[in-house]
Order: sequence, then C-alpha cells, then structure tokens
Amino acid sequence: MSEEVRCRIAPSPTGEPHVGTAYIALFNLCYARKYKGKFILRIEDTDQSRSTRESEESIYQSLSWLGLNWDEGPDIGGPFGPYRQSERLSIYHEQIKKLLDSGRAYRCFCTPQELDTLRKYQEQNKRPPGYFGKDSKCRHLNETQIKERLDAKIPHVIRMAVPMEEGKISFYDHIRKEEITRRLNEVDDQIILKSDGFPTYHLASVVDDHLMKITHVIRGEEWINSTYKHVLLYSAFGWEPPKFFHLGLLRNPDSNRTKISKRKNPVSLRWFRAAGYLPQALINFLGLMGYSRYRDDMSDEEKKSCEIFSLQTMINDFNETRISPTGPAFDFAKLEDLNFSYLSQFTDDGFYQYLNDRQTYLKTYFGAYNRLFIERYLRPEKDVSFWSSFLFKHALQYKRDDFEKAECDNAKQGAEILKKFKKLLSREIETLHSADEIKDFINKVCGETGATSKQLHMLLRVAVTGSSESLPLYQSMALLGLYRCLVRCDEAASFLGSIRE
RNA sequence: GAUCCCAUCGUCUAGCCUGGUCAGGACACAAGGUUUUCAUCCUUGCAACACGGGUUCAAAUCCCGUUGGGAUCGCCA
Repeated sequence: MSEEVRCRIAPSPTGEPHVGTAYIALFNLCYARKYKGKFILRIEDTDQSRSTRESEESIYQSLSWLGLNWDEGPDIGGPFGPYRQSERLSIYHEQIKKLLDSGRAYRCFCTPQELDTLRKYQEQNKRPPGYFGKDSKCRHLNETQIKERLDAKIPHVIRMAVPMEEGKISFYDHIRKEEITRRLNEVDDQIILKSDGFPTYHLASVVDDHLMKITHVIRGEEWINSTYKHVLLYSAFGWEPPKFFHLGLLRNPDSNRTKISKRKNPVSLRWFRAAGYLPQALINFLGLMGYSRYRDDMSDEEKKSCEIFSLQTMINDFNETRISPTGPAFDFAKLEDLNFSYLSQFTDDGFYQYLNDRQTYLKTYFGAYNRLFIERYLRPEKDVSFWSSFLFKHALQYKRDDFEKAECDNAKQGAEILKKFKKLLSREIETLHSADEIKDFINKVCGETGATSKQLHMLLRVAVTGSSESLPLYQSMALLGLYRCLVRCDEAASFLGSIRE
C-alpha cells in the first residue's frame, strides 16, 4: 500500500513575499496534485526578531492570488497542526530531549564573541570554519561541568552531535538522479536550538516534516549543503527521511547569474501584481523555468501550443523526472510576452476589471505615500501610470535628448559622473533610509563627483526614472529602492558610454 | 579559501538515461509584408552542443580532466 503524497511550502514570514517562494510552491503543488496528495503551507517563524504577521498575511494573499492553494495551513488548520512553528515550541523541546538523552545532541555554552574568535582563528590557520572536531569545546564537557554552567544560568544553545568516526554521509537527489556525498568530518555541529528556546530551521523542519508526514521535500538547491545535517537528524531520531528534490535557483538575468535578489531585480510578488502582471502569466512563466512540457513525440499542433498553459494543465501532465537541475535566468522579456498573450485573450469586461484591480492594488501597495506626491502631478494626458511607470519597468529605454538636459560637456563626462556617484552611494547605501537622507547625501557628495548640482540631479533623474520629466527625484529613488538605483546608474552610464559624439 | 552543485542559440528549453536525424521549438533581435502612425498579426532570417582527452565504426549524448558560473560555510530561513 502506498502512502499519501504530502508536499509543503515553508516560507519564513520576513519582508516581502518572494517570487522564489512561488516558484518552489508551484512545483510542490504540481507534485502533490498529480499524485492526488496534499499540499501544505507551513509558516517558519522561528526567527523572532524578523518574523511579522503582516509578512505572513502577504504570503497568504500572494499565493492565493497566484492560485497556489494549500490543503492545510495556519489559516485553515488541518490534522497535523499547528502549522506555525512558533506555536510548536513544546514539540521541539520534547524531541530535543530525546537527542540530548541519547547523546546525539549537546549543550554549548560558547558566547557569540567566543565563536567569532574561533572563526577568525580558523580563518587565519586555514582551517575549515565551523564548530566541529577539535574546536568543539563544549562537546567534551562532563556532567559536572554542564551542571555547573546550568546552575549558573549561563545562556546556551543545543547543537547536534555529528558522529566523529570516519565515513561519508549521502542522500539521493531526485532531480539530479544521483547520490550527493560528503565526508562526515566536514559536517559541523549545527545549532539546532537557539538560546531563546526557539529551534533553528534544521531542527524545526526535520521534526515538522516527520510529524506532518511530508513524503517529498522539493526546495531550492541552496539547501543541498544542509541536507546532510538533516539526514543525520533523521537518523538520530530513527526516522525515515523524505525524498529530496533540489531545484535550480532562479538567477538574475545579468552576466553574473547570481541567485535572484532584490538588489538587482524586483522579487516581491506584491510588486509583480502592482506592476500589472497577471497571475496566470507569472505561473506560466515560472512553469517554464527549469521545466518543459515540450516533447519530441508531440504533434505539431501540440508543440506549437505547449508553452502556453494553465496551472491545471501543468498539473495534469506534470512529470517530475523532467525537471532540470540548471538554474534558469529570470527573463522579463519572456514574462512580458506571456502577460501580453493572456491580456489579449481577455474580453472587454475582463480587461476593465483587470485595470481596476491593478489600480486598486497599486494604491494599497504603495499606500498614501505614493498618492501624496503623485496627485500633484496628475494631468489628463499623464496619469498615475505615466508617472509611476519607472517603478514597473525592468529595464528603461534611455534617450540621448533627456541626458543632454544635464548640460555636461559630453556623454563621456556624464557617464563618469554617474559611475562616481554609484561608487559613493554603494558605500553608504545601508545608512540611507528616507527621501530626506537621500537628498542630504546627494548634496553632500555632489562635489566629489565633479559635477555641478544641476548636472548631477538631472543625470540621476534620467538614470533613475528614464525621463527628464519625472516625480521628485529623492522620493523616486526611495520608492524604487537604492539598490535598484545603483543598477540604473550602471545602465545609464553604459548607455552614455556607448554614445558617439 | 574549503565543500557541494551546474554547463545546448543572447534568454527559457527539446534532444542525453536507451550513442547514428540538416541539433527542434519559444522569447528576444533583424529584414520584409498587412495595417490610419505605433502596436498587434503573417513571412523570412540570425543564432548554440564551454574546452581537452578517452571509449566507439560513430559522442551534444557514456567516462575522466580542465575552464567557467553558482550555492553553502549565521543563535537567517
């Protein structure tokens, strides 16, 4: 008798709901639905300082918007709850006691400072970093020593005790279709319970996946190097591990191809919605990443239409053996094309409804702050979408005429100024939190860039908004996000650099 | 730096497991056509097996190495 397939998406409610979460959720949902199993949403809010209820709420909204509906979760309950990790603390404590008793975990009283020193020492001596081997002081504490420290109420964490014998640890990855192996003595004694009594991801996910009877863990490949630890934990508990699938990471579309990040690209699902992307287009697009429905044995008709598909279609013929391990670049042009093709299928009513939904969402996404300065610029011929379009374009189309309003000696000088500004900004970027601070910063560094105030402001205006006609510069920069401003300075500089005088 | 992962057009990918087709499709781009401009739409074009060894009659496909890229090394997930 085969057991029921159970997959999960387990986001942590910190910050904006991430497009990568939707990507992973999509494949989990497809797998679960294909095998008539369950798709579970679990909230991993074990980081007390960063988790918020607002963020959790926007995860629900964003996934629902995409049609990625879950069968069990904190909001709707289910037979294996609670589904919010902060409400499962007693469960983790109960489980960790077993590990402590069996010697598969131990208390560690090292302070963050001590660990810092250890790290530096390891770095200097070219030793692999981590709390293990000879460096794991607390592992060798005897009963009396532990009791002393406990009685003295010294804060401590609990670490897993990785077996110290020679050997290897490995697990089977169902996407690579291969064993992935590592030497045991390279795996460090990971903290599994923090000093605040909350578990870390490693413990919580293993315990929950087991108790919630998760059968298939489909997640990003960033987890591969932690999976050894998870496998070790399963074996310490005497539990059967689930099957592992590690998907390639979505990449920034630039030449570096690092994993997709808000510093370079929009990644918030709320952003995609406010920008006017349709849920069916985004789902379709994500379903094309690392996966293809195209097969050589399809009829010509099927081949032609196989790249445009609904979530239901993807589920119906989903085949996990066709997932590729490569990390795909996020290509906005393709998304744009898909979005248009869905948009053009709309009836008039549907289209107006879409416009309405978009305006409404724009309003809630940016709130009163946005309206405050947009309304001053309202003109019949240039409405909100005209003034805010710079926020919703992935790449701007620069025009030479706009930059000429900066009255630089030549394009090359403009490029140099932007490059210098970018360098200065990236140095202080973390210290700037508001439009006012950005204003002060720009005025402060203006001289260092070799530009007049007027030159720098106009160059920045065009670089950031794509036009010499825009909303107030400082607010625009704050709204777009300074990291994306850096990217735009680069793009504008290279545009200017390519101009022949 | 150490470890692990990955590698077909600019991008997403099919083909790889089970060696033998002009390496196929989509997006982007370019050209032409339709159209009241633009866009849509139609046609055509451009464009890839990272490199080097091996195995074989035959390698994108199997093996090894090199190079390149990425991820991980947190009391974050």
